[in-house]
Amino acid sequence: MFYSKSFINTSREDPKVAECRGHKLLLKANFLYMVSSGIYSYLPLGWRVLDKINKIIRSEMNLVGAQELFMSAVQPIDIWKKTGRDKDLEEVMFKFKDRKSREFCLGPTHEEEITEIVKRYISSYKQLPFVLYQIQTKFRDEPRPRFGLMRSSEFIMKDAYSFSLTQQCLEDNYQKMYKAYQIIFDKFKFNYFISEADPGAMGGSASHEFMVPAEIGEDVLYFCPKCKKYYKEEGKCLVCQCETKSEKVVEVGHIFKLGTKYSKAQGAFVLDQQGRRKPLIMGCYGIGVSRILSAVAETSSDSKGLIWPKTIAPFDATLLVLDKSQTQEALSIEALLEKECFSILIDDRKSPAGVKFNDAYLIGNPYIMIIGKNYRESAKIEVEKRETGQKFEIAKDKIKDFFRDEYNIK
RNA sequence: CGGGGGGUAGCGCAGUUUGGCUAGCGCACUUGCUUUGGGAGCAAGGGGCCGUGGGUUCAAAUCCCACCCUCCCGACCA
Repeated sequence: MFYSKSFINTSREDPKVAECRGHKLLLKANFLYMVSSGIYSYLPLGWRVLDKINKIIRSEMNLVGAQELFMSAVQPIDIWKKTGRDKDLEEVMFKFKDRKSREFCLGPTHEEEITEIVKRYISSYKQLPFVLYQIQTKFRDEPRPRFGLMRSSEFIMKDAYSFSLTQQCLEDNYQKMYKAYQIIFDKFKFNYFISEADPGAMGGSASHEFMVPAEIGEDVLYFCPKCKKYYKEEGKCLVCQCETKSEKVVEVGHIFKLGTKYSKAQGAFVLDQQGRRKPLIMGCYGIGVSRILSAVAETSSDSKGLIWPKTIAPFDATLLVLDKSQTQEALSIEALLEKECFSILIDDRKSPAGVKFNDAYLIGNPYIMIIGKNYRESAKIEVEKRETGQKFEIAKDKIKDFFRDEYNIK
């Protein structure tokens, strides 16, 4: 991809509308466009990151046997009346009427709708268990949207729902999801931890939150610096009796054992082996997809710009062409690497070198390659690792191996 | 919803206190020449309903009233 032909429009100045670090960088580096407070469009760079996040989530969900579907964003209020959550979520629902005066909302979440779908088709224990999931936009009219994508009125979420006959089967699904979540969050390369949480208005018996420490976190937990354990209440560490320190955290995932709250309220029953009518036992499992984008931006940057982990970077490398006569050479290097599935942003713009370096750092692809004067003399590509600043000189015919090594591809 | 900042060119800002004549600066943009490995130089250009609506005045970006948008703190946060 040529930078000169791309829709990447970085800004030299810090954006005025942003205060926190990650939000500033995402706007400045042109990953996001702010439509309104708490409402954002994803520009090509941001969308590439989101796409990679989604692919990681999809692949792990599919591995544990969850099936993807895609529900409507527009939902009739009637289904919310069945569970009484039309009242619980009244404040945050975007509501409207259609031409026939029927009331609708833009879905703030999808428990009610998935339950409606499932009950229509499921009537026997033989059809259980299963897990359905989607990656979709949710709408919540937040009293105060904040920190860019961190708390926004329109955001992307992966929500999965499990349906089973027995409590034991719910436990099994819950454990599977719990493990899948660990694998997923490991891939995003941030320091997360898992905390037992209050199910709140979601209902159910238990839940776990996946938390990432960050300055702009809206929750506070207490952690022991020695044992690295987190507690909900301020108090001495239960293991070593040290004083705990408060830490702000961001919730990026939350899994719930819902039980039968929705199935009973909405009439989602099946017959068991004995022909008895049983409510479906449900679990739900959420990941804040767009929130992950901002959580990574917030926690992974330096004074020069963003630093994306390899797994979700918009491109694997930015290739700076500092000598115009080498553009063909750049294309040939890109071709070599694309054959190995590495994506390259070739900065072929006529701008001064400084502009290119600064944009490469700002955008934060994991590697910066340079071909210019030195390349003509030595036939070696300079490679800088964004995260560590380490520099390498790699011959063109070795560049493929260099990347395969760096990405641990055998 | 309470408190506090702010809204002037695509972006970032000055000007508002003390009203005044064609509303400025930097970046970006267009054209030409030069430069070419770390946010280039010279020259010539284009781009504004000064957030919106009322009011005061000979005259309003500037004063008064109302509203809207936005950022931060708080309340709220399935």
